[in-house]
Amino acid sequence: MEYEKMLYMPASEMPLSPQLKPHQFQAQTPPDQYSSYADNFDLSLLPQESAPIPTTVFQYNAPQIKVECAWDSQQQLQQQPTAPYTIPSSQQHQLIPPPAYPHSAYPSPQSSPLQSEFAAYGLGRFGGSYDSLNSPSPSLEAVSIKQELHILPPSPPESNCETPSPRSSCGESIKAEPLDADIESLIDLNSLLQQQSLQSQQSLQDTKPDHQLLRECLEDTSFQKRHNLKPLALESFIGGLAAVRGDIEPVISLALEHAKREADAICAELQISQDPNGWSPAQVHAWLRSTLAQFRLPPVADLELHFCENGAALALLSEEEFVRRLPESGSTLHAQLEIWKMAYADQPAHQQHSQPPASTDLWPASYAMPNLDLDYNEDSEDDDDMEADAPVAPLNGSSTSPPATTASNGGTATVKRPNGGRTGGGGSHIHLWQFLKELLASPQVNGTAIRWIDRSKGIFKIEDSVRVAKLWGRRKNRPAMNYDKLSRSIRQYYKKGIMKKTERSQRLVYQFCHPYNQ
DNA sequence: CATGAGGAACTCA
DNA sequence: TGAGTTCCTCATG
Repeated sequence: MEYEKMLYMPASEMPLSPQLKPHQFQAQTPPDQYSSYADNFDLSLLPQESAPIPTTVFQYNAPQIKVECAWDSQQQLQQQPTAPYTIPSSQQHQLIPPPAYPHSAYPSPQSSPLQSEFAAYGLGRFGGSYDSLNSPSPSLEAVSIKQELHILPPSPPESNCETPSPRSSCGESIKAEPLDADIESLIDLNSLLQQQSLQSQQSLQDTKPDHQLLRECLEDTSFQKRHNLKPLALESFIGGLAAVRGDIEPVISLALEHAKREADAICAELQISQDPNGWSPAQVHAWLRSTLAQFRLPPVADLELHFCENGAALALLSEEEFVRRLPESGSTLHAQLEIWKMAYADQPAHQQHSQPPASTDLWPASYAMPNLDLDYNEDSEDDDDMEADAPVAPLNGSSTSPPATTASNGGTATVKRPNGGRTGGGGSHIHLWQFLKELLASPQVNGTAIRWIDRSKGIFKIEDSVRVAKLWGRRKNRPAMNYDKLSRSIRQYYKKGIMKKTERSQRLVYQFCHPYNQ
């Protein structure tokens, strides 16, 4: 994994702590590049000094404990009698490589100049949220977080894609995260963190703090190896101990809040909707130019020739298509568009606007503190949770162009939009085939759940039927959705000529019919 | 037995 | 009314 962890950085090198005062912040960042962004840092968002986040604990030399202790306590806490993941005794005191994680391959925008510089500071992926707070290109890392928060973790092994069991409650029994097995020798910070958490816990106890992406980042030990730094008992302050799980929230909140404000500003400046689906071609061009400038990418003179789509059609384009058109900046633009799509989709319907924002506060609280539906590991309560706190933004399909599309211009969808506004009208009306394409369009996020087999032929495979079904159910606010029902809907598409089984019928493999395969 | 296919009734916007 | 959703039976490997 390419991401390095600020967790292992000496406190003196920690680039950001919510405890930092503005002058501290500036003093610890390259002044010429980042100090100018400090003005954009909303200090009101910072946690109070009495409730610091875990990043500050590096200053303490807490006694080390053996990994078995934390692991045991973790197991107890998780109360997973069937948890299959154990640390071989031979590895318990060794540096264990971080687990392979399907989301490790993130789009290239992370290599934008500023972010690369941050990487040099040892921030890496986690630092992205920091980056997002302080650079003019704020959101790329935020979207990594955002996307991670937005999706469900992979189904447990039992939901094996090869053996989906639509009618069973497959995937609803065993929940254990292999990530947890990779924690090495630890520093017991529990007593310290318990103090901290007493306050933050109060305000964050209603959130769902699973943040698997951040957990993964924080648990990566490669950085420690390289710099011979003391590791931390990550599990002691993220994820594992319920008492302190909320401590990471302020970091995410900061990152997302900043991204929100950035997007607000852009919407206001460009007079465009927060919903990319509502953009006219001219607005698309304005947004593209703005984003290119934002990321200090080379301007594209004939942008109109490269992108003649409106926002809805733009949202349907794959990253590959972006890169094909703009090799240098396509990936960044696509990733940034994903941010906008997800951010807008995450808004409650009543807060979604097709028109340019009238104020700078149109982004909902759910964006700053997303409605984390990361309780996949607690499936016994999953449905309840979904009903309780995921009534979620009936998500407006971000690429929910109606089927009235034609692919007459070399694969570029021209979308018939009677009102020129958002598709779906109601904000939650997304077709299943659109949703599937949406998942397929983000392989770095959903690649473990669904992937293209043959993109040109529109053949794809549902790798994790349980997960896809859950995602679909969440999108449609149908907690009882399962693959049996989802596949029934897919089969309805056979008659409609939207999808078909492949010539050589394979399980969980479907094919989009033309022109739905774009 | 798991999965796919499809009929039929139903909900919902 | 269209697009699923839910429940069901039956076929297949």
